[in-house]
Amino acid sequence: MTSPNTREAILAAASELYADRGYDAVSMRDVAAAVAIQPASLYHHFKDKDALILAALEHVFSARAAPARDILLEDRPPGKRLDAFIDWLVRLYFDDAAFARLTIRGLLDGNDERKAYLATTVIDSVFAPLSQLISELSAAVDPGLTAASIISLIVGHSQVASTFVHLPRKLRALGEADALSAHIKGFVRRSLGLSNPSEAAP
Amino acid sequence: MTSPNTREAILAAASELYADRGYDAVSMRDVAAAVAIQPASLYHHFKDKDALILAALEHVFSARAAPARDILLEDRPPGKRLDAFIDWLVRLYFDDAAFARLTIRGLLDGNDERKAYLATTVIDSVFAPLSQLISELSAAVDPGLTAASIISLIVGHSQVASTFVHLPRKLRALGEADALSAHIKGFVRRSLGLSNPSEAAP
DNA sequence: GTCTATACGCGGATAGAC
DNA sequence: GTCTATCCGCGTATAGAC
Repeated sequence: MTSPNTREAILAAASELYADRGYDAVSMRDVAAAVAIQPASLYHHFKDKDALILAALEHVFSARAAPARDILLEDRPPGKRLDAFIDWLVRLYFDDAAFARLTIRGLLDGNDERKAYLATTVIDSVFAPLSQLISELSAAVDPGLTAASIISLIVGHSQVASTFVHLPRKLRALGEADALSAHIKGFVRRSLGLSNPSEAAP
Repeated sequence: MTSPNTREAILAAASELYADRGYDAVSMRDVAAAVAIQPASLYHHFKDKDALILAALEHVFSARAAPARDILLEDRPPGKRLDAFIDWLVRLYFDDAAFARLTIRGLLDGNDERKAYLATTVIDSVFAPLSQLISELSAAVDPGLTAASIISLIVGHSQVASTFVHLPRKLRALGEADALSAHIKGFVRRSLGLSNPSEAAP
């Protein structure tokens, strides 16, 4: 029962729609239309709208953690790995607007159970190696809090950017992943006491 | 026309409801019920739902901008002002969960027109003095980008906190405004090249 | 597994009396 | 300015044929 192909297609379409417009604003009719099936058919694959939302969330998040982990654990100097991680995360939030929005919706709309599940499975698999990396780079800072700050900084930037670009100032870097990434790397490095990109790697 | 009291009551009730449940999930009937008037009466005060949302957003945001501005422009050394601003903003996002959610919803659900309006009116009134302050503190960084980073950092923290507290680590500071504030002040100060809180003020 | 048809309530919005 | 009454479309969900 439940053809895998249709199910996958539904999840792909639903993720994108939800990310774009939010859970409430996307009707089952919308999802069905995007997959070119009848609304009633959705209910063959998912019990109700809530089940579809949860499945869509899981579908998206599980794909992202592995690459991040790889970067953090690579066989390179810690300074390089930190840079690479920041580059990767900025790019992810920059290029994949759907993912960025889903992240926030998860933080905003997710109930505690959902958050706890995400934290212990997906997030910690990135958070733990990042904390470890920071402790290798500086003994003067709290690795956990600093890891949280780095992620917060990037996630925060990805959100405020859409509003800040309207400010009556030229903050062009906010609209270019590479420029923003360079700025954030500098910001974080200085905070860790690593003055410039090339000298930092022991 | 339009009794100011009723209008205010509507805005107060609507802000809270929107923050809690999102724009889509809150019906005009819900708002009306919260104010104990009939749904139709809302349309005497606001043209349609969209106008109500915008007015509610403005209502909340403009009330917060003035104190922030005051802190940034006080007659104190720049280092002290920066610390005070961070303290204040962390507290705001920490204590006022409704405001925190409304911020995110504004970033997430707001259409471009809404964002541009908020950016040029409310946000810039805080952003401009903050940039100015940073340029006084350090000639080595881009004031605009750094201002954006400081705000992003705090906004980001306020959001991820609800998920990060579920991590299998002791990040107690994420749950205490003062501790988080201290960490962020240190993070930012180091990034600006101001080593410790007391020496920084010229 | 996907379709057609349909029940049924909710939500935005307006008309017009008071 | 607030009310009652009402229009009408949209959204979730189910029944049952193919």
